[in-house]
Amino acid sequence: MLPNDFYMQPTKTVAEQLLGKQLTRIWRGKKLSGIIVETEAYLGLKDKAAHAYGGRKTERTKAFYLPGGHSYIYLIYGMYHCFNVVCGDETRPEAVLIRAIQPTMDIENPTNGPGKLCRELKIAKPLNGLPLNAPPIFIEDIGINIHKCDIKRGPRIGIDYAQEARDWALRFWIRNNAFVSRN
DNA sequence: CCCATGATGCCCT
DNA sequence: GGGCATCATGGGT
Repeated sequence: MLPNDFYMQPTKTVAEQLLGKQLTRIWRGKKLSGIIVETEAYLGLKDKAAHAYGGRKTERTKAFYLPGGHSYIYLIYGMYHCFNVVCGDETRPEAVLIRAIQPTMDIENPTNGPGKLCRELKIAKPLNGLPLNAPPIFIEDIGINIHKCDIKRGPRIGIDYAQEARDWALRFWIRNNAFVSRN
């Protein structure tokens, strides 16, 4: 498992360092696993694309304010879920969206998008706010090292409404990886 | 290739 | 009531 300190680094760093880590969901006795290949950082207070922008705290965004290393999961477009890793402490409501994984175990369908990977890993509201260091969902370092030169970055997807934050290069992905949502 | 649209439910002002 | 951190599909160029 990743130590708690890992999630207390600057959120951009966490987003980069999560590339190559393994996400595992235990479901009906099976291990559903994949390597994280694409992420996006969301920087609460100053980031107009983030649900916690300006410190907004509602029933939905509560988990955003948990200590780093917990999940933040929400429903989008009435039919998909998005899975985030909370970073920092309650004074720094930030998170990393997991946008794509490369399947390693017991996954049959594509996971090259935030909605699709949640569908495949059976990630939904009941897992919201859980720590990510124990079943039923956890992230671990399995010894894959991604070279700095193999990490690409660019603007985030689907946040054109976010004014100046629209152009911030907070999306990270592994270069030439076939399982990212887009290059 | 690009752009437009519908599905569908909840959140938030 | 408007809009959304998405996806699949269908049509035009």
